[in-house]
Amino acid sequence: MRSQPTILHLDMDAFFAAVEQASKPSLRGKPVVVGGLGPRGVVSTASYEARRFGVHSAMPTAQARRLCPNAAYLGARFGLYRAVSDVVMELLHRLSPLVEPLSLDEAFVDLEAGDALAGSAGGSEAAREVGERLRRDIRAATGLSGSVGLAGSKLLAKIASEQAKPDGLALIEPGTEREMLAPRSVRILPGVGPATAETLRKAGITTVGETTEAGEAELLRLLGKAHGASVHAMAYGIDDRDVVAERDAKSVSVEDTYDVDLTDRTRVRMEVARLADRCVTRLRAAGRSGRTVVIKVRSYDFSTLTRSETLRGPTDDHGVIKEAAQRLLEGVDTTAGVRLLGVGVSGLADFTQEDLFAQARAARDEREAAEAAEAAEAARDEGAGEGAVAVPTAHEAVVMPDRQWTPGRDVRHAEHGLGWVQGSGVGKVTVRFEEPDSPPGRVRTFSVDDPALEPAEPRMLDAEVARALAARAGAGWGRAGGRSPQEGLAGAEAAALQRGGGAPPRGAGGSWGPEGRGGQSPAPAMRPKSRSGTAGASPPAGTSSP
DNA sequence: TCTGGGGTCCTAGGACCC
DNA sequence: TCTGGGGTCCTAGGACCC
Repeated sequence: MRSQPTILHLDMDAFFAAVEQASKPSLRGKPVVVGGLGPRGVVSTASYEARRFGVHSAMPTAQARRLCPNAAYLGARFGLYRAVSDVVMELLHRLSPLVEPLSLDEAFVDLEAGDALAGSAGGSEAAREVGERLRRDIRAATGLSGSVGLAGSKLLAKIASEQAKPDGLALIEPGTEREMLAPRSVRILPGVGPATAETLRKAGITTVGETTEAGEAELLRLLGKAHGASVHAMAYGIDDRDVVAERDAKSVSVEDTYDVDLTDRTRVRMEVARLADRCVTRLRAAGRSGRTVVIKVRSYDFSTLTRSETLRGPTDDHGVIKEAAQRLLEGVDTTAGVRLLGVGVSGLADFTQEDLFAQARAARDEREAAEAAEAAEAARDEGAGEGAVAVPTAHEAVVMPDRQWTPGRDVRHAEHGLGWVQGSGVGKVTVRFEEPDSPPGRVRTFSVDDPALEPAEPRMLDAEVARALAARAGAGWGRAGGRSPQEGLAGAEAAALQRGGGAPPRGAGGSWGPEGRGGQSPAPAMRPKSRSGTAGASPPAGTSSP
């Protein structure tokens, strides 16, 4: 708790949707929904125009389509969002070295640790000026709006930015938090979700004020030790958590929901193997290894179970982790059908256990790769009958150009130039030909296998931003930020953001648009470690009652 | 046309050890 | 061979967040 509002929380407004609008002139001012486009997709972000129709995050996309049939429904392009996020985070670092990213579009900044307030007494007006200048800088650099909250703690800064949305700034004057919080719903407290709110409601508690009146003993009884204590502290506006810059990821996981429930055991085994591979690839890209392997199985009825196994030591070996995942699967009955499978690794370490069998391992890896390819072939042949989507083998993925015309994707036509996929179906793909700083463009329709049409790298925003992104990529800024080469692609992406810039080769690891089965994204490149935390969600620790 | 994907933290019981 | 008891590890599940 500080006596001056020197903790800043930035939350970008409808981030994914706003990036899409910035890159697609015809969508500005229109309802845009970014999310999963398959039959089981959910909404990631809805633009404010779409929210007016009742569309919101986590809503099934099918439901969103009913509420707002005229919105543009686009697949997520995480590579692009990450590139834009990097620009925003860089602006935050100019305020202070102490920046704690919570996600691509959200971060805390400790202004006391930087010199943004230097020369001022660090009072409210100075903090407000810093916040407003930041918002202007973000708009200038990205064309996007962000909301800023300023307060003497993370808790209040986050509540303030929520209050400020959209496109605003709010400052909670230290000393006024209790009266500000008292009449509000308990749901504004981070960590109080539907379940906690319901428990409290049954006890007659719906506002923050009623929470303080209930007393700590009652809250501990209702919510348990840790949660009860944290809710009690937060209700008084007490939060002593520091802004923490670097956080190592504690687990890595990968999961897929299938458009159609899987019943065939062979297919289930094959999917688990694929997921294990993807998981390990990301683990290795992050330079980590792990000890505990966990699989996740969600059944047709949405019931979910996990099974885990802890190895003798940490590993980043594809074969070892795949075998563990397969072993765990053998103990799970999947005959009724599964809608989701996942594989994860936790107990992460920065090193790999040295072992004497590296060669044997490598040989086995190769053998298994061959087996997996074979299994994939078999499953494809088999899956064709049940309406399953073909799974490309690794070989095909490299050799064949990606010709999946997911809505939102950038494309290039030999004759008509640059545009993006507006929709596709029945052998046709509709493209709108426009660029971030062109006027809204025209729509044309082609055959999906029109040789003149090809995927293109994402484009966004004006030339100045593109230059900034490219320059930084060239200077290796991303790497300094903790990004390993494998995590890469920000550089290639940024370069491609330059208008007229040549498209970089589409190589392994490219992740610039949703693709693959069911409109899901490919395994996204690893985020920098500092991006992996959700510290904002954790309740304040070590607090005491007033 | 029900319900993504990537995470974090907490709880609780049993095993095991001293 | 009648119960202690604390600490740590492992496993499974659940709430929550973006």
